[in-house]
Amino acid sequence: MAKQTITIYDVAREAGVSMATVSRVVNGNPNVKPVTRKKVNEVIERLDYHPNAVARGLASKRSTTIGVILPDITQMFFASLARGIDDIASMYKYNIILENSDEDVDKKVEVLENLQAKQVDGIIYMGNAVDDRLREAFKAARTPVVFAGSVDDKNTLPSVSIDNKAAVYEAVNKLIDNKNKKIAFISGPLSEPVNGKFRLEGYRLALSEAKVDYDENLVFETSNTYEDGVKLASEIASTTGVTAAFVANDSLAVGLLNGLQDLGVKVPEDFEIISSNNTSLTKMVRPQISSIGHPMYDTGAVAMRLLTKLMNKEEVEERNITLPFDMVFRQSTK
Amino acid sequence: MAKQTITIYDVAREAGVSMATVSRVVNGNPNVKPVTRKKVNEVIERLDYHPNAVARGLASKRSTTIGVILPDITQMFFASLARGIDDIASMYKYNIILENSDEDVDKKVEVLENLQAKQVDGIIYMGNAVDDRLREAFKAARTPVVFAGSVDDKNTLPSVSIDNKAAVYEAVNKLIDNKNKKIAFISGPLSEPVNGKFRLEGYRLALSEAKVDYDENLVFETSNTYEDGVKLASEIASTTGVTAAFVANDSLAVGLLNGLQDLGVKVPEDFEIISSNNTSLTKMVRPQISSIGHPMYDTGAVAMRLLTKLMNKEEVEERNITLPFDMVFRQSTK
DNA sequence: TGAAAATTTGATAACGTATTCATGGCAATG
DNA sequence: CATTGCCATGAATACGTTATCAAATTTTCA
Repeated sequence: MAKQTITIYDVAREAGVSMATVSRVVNGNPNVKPVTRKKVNEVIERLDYHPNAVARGLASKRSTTIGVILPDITQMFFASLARGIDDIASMYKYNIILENSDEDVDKKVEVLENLQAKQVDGIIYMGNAVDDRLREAFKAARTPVVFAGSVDDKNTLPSVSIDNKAAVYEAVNKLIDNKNKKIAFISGPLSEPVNGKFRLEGYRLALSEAKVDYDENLVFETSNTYEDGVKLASEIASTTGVTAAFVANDSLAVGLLNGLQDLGVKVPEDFEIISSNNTSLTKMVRPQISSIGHPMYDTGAVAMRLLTKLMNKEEVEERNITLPFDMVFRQSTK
Repeated sequence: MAKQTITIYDVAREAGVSMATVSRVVNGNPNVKPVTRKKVNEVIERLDYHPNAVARGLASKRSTTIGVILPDITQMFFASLARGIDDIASMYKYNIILENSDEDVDKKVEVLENLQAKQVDGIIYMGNAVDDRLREAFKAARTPVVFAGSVDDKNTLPSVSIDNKAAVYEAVNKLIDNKNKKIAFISGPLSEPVNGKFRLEGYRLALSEAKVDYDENLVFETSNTYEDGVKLASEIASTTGVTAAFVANDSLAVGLLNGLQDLGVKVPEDFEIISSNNTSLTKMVRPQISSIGHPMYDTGAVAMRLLTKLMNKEEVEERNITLPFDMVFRQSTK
């Protein structure tokens, strides 16, 4: 009963054909007479033959596996993207190798080499900071790479994301419309282009259009965690005149919200908040948080679809895809 | 400049040794003279040689890849487990292929076959319902399988989890101590052993020890979503006499909490809640929710460690590992 | 110093598939 | 009926490694 691995060769023998023919049947090659195809398929069924994907990969140089590099799968934003990726990937019969990078450059490069060794057919990269070393490694890679949820600010690589500048611009405009004079910008590391470049640009644009001077004391750089949001609350509360904030991450926003409320600040009466991403968190807290609706699942799905095209060497009309976002207003804004 | 793949053969030629020796160096085989090792390593460095993992897998029949099957990566519970798994996996140089099963039996079986074809060295299974067909497939698999976060109720497969019965027993005891007479049991599908068997047993044990009759009208079966928690609130509120609930999932508990509060029910004054898992959600809502502290990350990590042992055919003292849990009391209980 | 033992090394055969190229058969064509 | 051309098939090889076993080299020790 020792499960002897049965190979294409066994099938060939049983069916009285050559292994080449079996291979053709398995791969759906049309050049095989219906009769033989049927015969081979019966044997395959009877022997319960399953092609060995590793041998296949070696022979064909394609692994039907793609690599997904992300900072941390426990962050809802990335998990949602990953889910979108996986659904489309399995639709196209690809598997996903997941790698948590913790936004650590050395780890990213290591992980990338690892993925290459495993002969992945393509890579989806999520994360914000793109170090030059990594960018070079991506370019040198024999395999296509797609950015999901962020763009390479040098814009040299395919990507799928929303227009973060426009989104923040809208959000801040809303806060301006609500008569807020001093509006804080709160985000993770400004070294990450999505924060330090795109979002901040949207923020500044909205301010300047409203003839409000940009004040860098209103820009708060922190991490994306709930805890840091809570901590930040007292600092925000003691900054005179600030009555609203754009917060670049939902967890962070929830932390700030709770922290402020614990200090007796009333939201939205005394302070308005708009966050980014519109994860389920925004609906779970009270007051519910207004947020930029980021199509997370779709971003992953579209990125994966784009990757299939690139892997297939199809012509692609646009390598940098911008998905629409929407604004979801809830109780944290007036 | 066309990146010609360089093989072990190139290295051998350059270094003036046989490919066997190069292979030995690469794999850290001690039977190679330090001088040759040095020479080979220099060539490897110079040519920037990277072993092809696929060819390696074919020759050695080991892929240094493991499969992870889980219901849905966007659920925090599973994401946390996955993170623990991945960290230990990469510590042992394994990669992870992720598969979302959506708790669909057909999909699970398909996914399992897929993983086998890819020659994974081991599998970690998360999820609650274990269908007979799947169990048989697991047993027939040539590769070890470890359950993480749940146990096969037939107890035939290795697993890592907490003692859910004891945990719920403690939770319900707390509610009993707080003078609650009618305590609801709210969970996802009772067909899943973790709910219908272990947790329910803990609930019933606590009740019977307190000489409280078991009332099946107090057992609510739903899904694990926030939305269903909200919906359930009115039903709970209209069930006369119920003043507390054990809720098997944090999202569900948050939904219930918000739903009840929207109906004017005061928590914990009028109604007490203890949830399970103690994910970050429990701290983000107000009042914060008391919860069973489930060591999610550790469960994943330990499961992966156990799997490495099994893959390595090491002797394992205990195939069914029970991790300790703790009770975290917050404002949703008196 | 010489033989035996231990250590290093190399040649070669798997691993299980895809692919190329040659060939045989058969239908269509004149 | 002979010829052309196409379709279906098979033989052989490549993919890049690991693993086995024998050969070569070095070390040990009497």
